[in-house]
Amino acid sequence: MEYSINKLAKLSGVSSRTLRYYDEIGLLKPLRVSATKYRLYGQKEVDKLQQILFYKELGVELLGIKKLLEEKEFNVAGALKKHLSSLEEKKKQIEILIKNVNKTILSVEGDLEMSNKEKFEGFKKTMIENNEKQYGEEIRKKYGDKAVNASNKKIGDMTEEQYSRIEKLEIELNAKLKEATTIGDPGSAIAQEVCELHKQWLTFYWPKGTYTNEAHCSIAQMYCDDERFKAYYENIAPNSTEFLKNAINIYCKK
Amino acid sequence: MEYSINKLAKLSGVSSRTLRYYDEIGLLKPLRVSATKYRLYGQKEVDKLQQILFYKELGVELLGIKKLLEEKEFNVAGALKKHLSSLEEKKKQIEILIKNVNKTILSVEGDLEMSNKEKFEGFKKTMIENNEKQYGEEIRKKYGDKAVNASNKKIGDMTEEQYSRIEKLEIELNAKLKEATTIGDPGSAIAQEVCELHKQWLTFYWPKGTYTNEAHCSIAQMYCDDERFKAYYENIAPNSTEFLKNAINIYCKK
DNA sequence: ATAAACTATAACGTAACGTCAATGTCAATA
DNA sequence: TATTGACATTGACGTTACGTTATAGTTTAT
Repeated sequence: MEYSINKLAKLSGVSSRTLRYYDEIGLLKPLRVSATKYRLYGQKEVDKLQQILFYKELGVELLGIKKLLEEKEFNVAGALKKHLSSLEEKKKQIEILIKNVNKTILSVEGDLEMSNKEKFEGFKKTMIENNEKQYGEEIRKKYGDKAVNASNKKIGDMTEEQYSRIEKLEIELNAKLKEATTIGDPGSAIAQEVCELHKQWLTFYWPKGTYTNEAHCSIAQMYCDDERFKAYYENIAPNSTEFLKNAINIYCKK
Repeated sequence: MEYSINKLAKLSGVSSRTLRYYDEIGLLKPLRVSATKYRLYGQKEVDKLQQILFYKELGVELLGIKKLLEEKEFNVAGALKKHLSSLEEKKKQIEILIKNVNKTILSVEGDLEMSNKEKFEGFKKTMIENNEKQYGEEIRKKYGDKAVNASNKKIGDMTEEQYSRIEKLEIELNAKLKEATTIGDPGSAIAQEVCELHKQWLTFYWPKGTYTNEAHCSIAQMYCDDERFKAYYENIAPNSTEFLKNAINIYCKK
């Protein structure tokens, strides 16, 4: 029995376009083509299509399916296991998204100055990335992987309450930084108060026991070097990045 | 402060291509463009980009983000909830995939005539779909949603052991159907035995108490009418679809 | 003035088809 | 037999969110 393209399509539940595409990419060639270029499929092709659809249902990509079917003994189980772990990865990702969307819904419904919160979220992300990128290696060496992961987790898992506490801290910090910057003396009482607040803010994010004067100074330097942080602080007051660095240098040497 | 495209890109961590694309689709337009066509972004744009990236992290599509930001009050929470349920749908899908891939790995490692099993899997799917499409409405009316869902669930949740039992049943059924078809008398003892096996096979898939002689007859008719089923039976023996229908008609009227 | 660095538009590529459009073929009917 | 309707073909664009060249104009630094 030979099947025309539409017969096979109906039989298998896919479209004829799909069959043409599978032909095109060499995944499923017809048994033969007529003199008038019509595709004709046989029983073997029907069976192969079944296999293809089976793997497709498992979420394997067409290229992967092709390999699975071509290389008869090329470790099907191994390939499926790799596929499995990529599925599990995706699942984790989605779970994280679900968690975050849920949080966001809560905060939207609470309607609490969403946009401020969002900015903070964005900045928080920058923090995590930066914390990791700039200090990750260093800290990992000193304190091991656990500390770094704990820190990142800590940031990611912050509760709403903690958000608002740190948000308040940040608002105060920013307001005073602005004031201190306009006054202009990095050694002034208010500038040093800013440094104290900044220390609190930092220690909130960092793993226990990792705060040192040197780390504080180098963070301040980093603020000046990294455009993302700079953009954040320049937004508070012009030149406040530089000013903060100077103040912190004084603060840490006292 | 105005930002060039690359400044903004570095500041926000996306590529300049991305910013051009966002401009193109109207998601984020620059504050102004210079006489020489250079894009220039202001603080407002920086903030908006933050928002965009925030939603993007939540897995919202760009078009969705656009709507969220454009329609200031167009029910952000509602949109996010819709997004949430689509995420949860995806998660369920992936969980199903994971389950099936796991099963498949088991059976591949057990190396038990995989291809037969696969064919069955494919056919099983056809069963579910068809059961639903052809009889779903009817059965739902008679027995309510619960029965249908229970039936589908039953099929989806079959254990390995159950698979092998039904596989054996099916092999016997097919072998006898082939024999009976070549003999040719739908009233013969072997043909009627085939009907009995077929009934067992059917009742395995159908919800308790739904089997009737009429349903059995109409299933047989459906086999003749539906190309997918026909292809399956014709593969066993030519004309066996028709033969089976005739035999079942006799069987049910005895 | 010239090179280096930056910016612009345009166009193709990605995965797996859906959806036309223009054209050719087959079986059955008037 | 000519026509009609169903079915087939290739070709090409659209989908998502950009990455990646390629080519050409602009700004900045030396």
